[in-house]
Amino acid sequence: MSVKAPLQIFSRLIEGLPSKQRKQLLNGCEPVDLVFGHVLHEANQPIRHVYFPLSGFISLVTTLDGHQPLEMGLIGNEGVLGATLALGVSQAPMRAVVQGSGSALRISSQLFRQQLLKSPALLLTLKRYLYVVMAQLSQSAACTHFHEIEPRLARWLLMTHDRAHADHFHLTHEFLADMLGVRRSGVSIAAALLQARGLISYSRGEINILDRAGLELAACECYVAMQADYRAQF
Amino acid sequence: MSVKAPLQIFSRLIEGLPSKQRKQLLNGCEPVDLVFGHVLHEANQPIRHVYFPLSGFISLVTTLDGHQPLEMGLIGNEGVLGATLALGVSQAPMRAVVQGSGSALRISSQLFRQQLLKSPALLLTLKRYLYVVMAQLSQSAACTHFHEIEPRLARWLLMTHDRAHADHFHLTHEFLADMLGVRRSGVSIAAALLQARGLISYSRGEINILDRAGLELAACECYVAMQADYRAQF
DNA sequence: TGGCCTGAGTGCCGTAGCGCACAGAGCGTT
DNA sequence: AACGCTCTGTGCGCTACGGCACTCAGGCCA
Repeated sequence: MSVKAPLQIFSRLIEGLPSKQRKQLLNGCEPVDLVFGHVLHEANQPIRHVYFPLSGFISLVTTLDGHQPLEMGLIGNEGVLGATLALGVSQAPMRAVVQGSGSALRISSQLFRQQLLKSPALLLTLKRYLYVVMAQLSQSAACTHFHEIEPRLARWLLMTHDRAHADHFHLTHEFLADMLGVRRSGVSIAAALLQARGLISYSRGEINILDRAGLELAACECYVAMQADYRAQF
Repeated sequence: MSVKAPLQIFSRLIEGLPSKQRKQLLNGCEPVDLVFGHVLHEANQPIRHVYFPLSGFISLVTTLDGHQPLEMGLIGNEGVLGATLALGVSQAPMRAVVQGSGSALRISSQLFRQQLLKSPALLLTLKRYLYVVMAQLSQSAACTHFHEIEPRLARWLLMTHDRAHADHFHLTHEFLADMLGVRRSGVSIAAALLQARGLISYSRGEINILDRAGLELAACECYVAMQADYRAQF
């Protein structure tokens, strides 16, 4: 087996900064592992660290009384967890759970606030990202309400695929059901349909993306819309 | 009939500013009528004016392909339309429609941006308000997904009641159905139940709130949660 | 008085998705 | 080899809600 260069992993938001401000920010950061299931922020609780995912991804979920949690957003290396600090609010609006193991850079809220004051480019980036998150929140709310399980599942797999940087990842139906806010068996049925069409394959929680283009056709238009929201800003 | 002092009408966000900054802001503002049905912002289009509702209220809606619009938020004199300018983004994330006639103060985007630079208190207020909007977006997304029509209708009537500053307002079932993202007859049934319980009365689009406390009991907990989100910031 | 429009009540049928429960399959452990 | 756990397939009854269509009532205008 040949020796390969390590996979180029980075945070898109950080890469976009001018080098001086980027270095300053990176000085305050430390690498951490994102471990599946870890809760990084709790809703309405103080934010201790800001996370820039590199290879893992984080899910923003809202919980309502006796219901299962419902996913409102997904953060990978294209985003950042804790952007609300740029609003001067040090509370988290939603629970944040690691949903795909990997790594991230993290920085304490305090240091991050200082960086925001020092780095206008960072502040601008954060503000734009917040706008994207808002747009995505509303899109995903409407999607959750109107669209059916199968296209939503397809969209969700695509979003995960984008952030996992791999064609294969671990996800049980049970877990997917929570993310989509539906019944587990509903996911089983939708997933079976996608598999029958040759778009994905899965077994015991191991999911493979077989036909990405096909998945995009199977997904609702929300996937494209949310991508456009992001691209309009970055 | 005795001569009465005019109803004290104001914008809570503006009132909260230090008097100097408030005056500066008001200098740039002009009073306008909010006319039912007028579209003030179109999704993904440039924001021309920022609106501080005084007596009317504005609805933020998302539209998805062939579906009816779905309401994501409601702005009355406790808020402002166009807060995303504080993020440096001059696009509107959603369509904004006048949903209760009344009046507002409005200011051009350009002047508003200048005020944001000059008035740190204004900027802070806007940022906090943005945080509240984000929190409410996620809450209302989960509510729309999990809760049933009747409690959602009750919540919606309460929110409108708060912003209308009156026990009576004009709203057809058809219109309510759009806001809630459900069928018109679904609203008819839910409304009939609320009326039967003596909480409201309505006839040909004229709705009266009869028992506010009772409505609060009939509403889902999202009403209280969203109020708490606001109060935590203001 | 009659026509007309809008708003609301009602019914019928179709269906997506829920809650639940059970069965089978793959895989690790002892 | 046997057990048990986790993950998935499947079925059943139920309900909320969608789509549709028809009716009726109140108010406006001619």
